[in-house]
Amino acid sequence: MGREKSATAEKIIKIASEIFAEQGYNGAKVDAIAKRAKVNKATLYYQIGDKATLYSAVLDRVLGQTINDVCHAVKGAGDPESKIKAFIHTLSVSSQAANFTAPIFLRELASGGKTLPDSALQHMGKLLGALTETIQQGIDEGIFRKVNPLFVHMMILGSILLYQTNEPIRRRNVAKNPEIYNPDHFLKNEESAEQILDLILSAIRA
Amino acid sequence: MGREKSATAEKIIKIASEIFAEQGYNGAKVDAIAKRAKVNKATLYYQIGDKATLYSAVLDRVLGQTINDVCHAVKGAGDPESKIKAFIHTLSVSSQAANFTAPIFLRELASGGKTLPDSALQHMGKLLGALTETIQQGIDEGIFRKVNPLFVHMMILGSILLYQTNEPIRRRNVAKNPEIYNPDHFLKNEESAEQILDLILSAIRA
DNA sequence: TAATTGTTCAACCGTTTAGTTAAAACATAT
DNA sequence: ATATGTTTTAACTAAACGGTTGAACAATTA
Repeated sequence: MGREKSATAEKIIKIASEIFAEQGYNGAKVDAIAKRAKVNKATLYYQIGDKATLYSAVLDRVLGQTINDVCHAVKGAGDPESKIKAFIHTLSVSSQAANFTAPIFLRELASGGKTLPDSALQHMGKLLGALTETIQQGIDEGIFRKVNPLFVHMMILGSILLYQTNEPIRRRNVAKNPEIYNPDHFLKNEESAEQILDLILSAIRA
Repeated sequence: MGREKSATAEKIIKIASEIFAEQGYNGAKVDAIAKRAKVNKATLYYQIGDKATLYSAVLDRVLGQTINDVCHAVKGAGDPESKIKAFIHTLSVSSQAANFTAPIFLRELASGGKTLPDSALQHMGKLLGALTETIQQGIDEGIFRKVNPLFVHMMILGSILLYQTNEPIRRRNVAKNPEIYNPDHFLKNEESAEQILDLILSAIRA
């Protein structure tokens, strides 16, 4: 299945991730991607195929990487609380650092995942599975109360994605009326993950 | 400023909300909007103006309505816990019922709100303001612990928007492998709001 | 070295798109 | 009856877009 990709193809997919994240599928123009990747458009079609195929490759790369990071970190942690911490921290860091998970994810949700390839669906399933397992473990051990893992999942994912993607809007808001500036609204990655972790643990602890 | 709109203009904006929600700004075609609204394209341009203006009107309508609903419900409630309950329930119901807040909201976040008109920014500020006030009130009364209201806000908004927009993906997942079906993943509006409320209150109670 | 294969390029093609135009039909009120 | 505002029809434009072509270039093999 996964035949290895040439360096040119990798470069194109990386740049395409940026542009799809910024503009969405319909907003992203093939010419713009080729230009920013510094390859001829025909090269793009030679290496990848059509626009839809390129987008699938981007989804696979972006979602796959982030979710693998998270699942790996969760496996590496011991008790359920540490696993939750690993989940939140890794997701927060990995989805921000030089990759474009959040906007792509949100856009996919907005369109009902109509174009999500099955591989991406499996990735997402893995993510939910990892958290559900952890929470169930915590419930079994008596340290978490009985909660619906799906909603905890939505809460974690939602707050991380929204906090990240909301940043430019908060900045613009402050630029418009500086008197509302509040340092608590501009926490760094690690601090924001800490805030979310604190709220989530309080929400689910027995 | 807000000169009142003709019935035709209202109809166009309503249909446009649907299509922008389904397809995003770039995916939505002016011809398709005119067709579904059963008006001639020339009428659309006569009544509204260009595509960007139409989109602004949609944003104003969709965000404005939902957020007004929420703020109104919060004002009508008494103690902070009731206000939070009103916030969550109203947002959950209003953003789903025959209006298209969630996808439009998520897409705006995904693109960093580049095209958000100032009016929409103010709406969003109102929403955050209403919650922040409520939480501060609860903290002052000693029933909530000291939490960062912004993150509570992201958590509520995030879980509601994600749960809603995630539904088709969950359905598709279950269709692919029916053995994973779980009724807890397909709660009705009111029940899901209840789940979120429960988690949020546990997270912030003193 | 000559032939073969894989890769890149500039130019091009057909379609779709947002937006316009002008004339005519329809509606409403003066 | 006339004037004003609104909608339709249907054709049109100019630009942008996804995708293709054929030739040039580079790497590999014989």
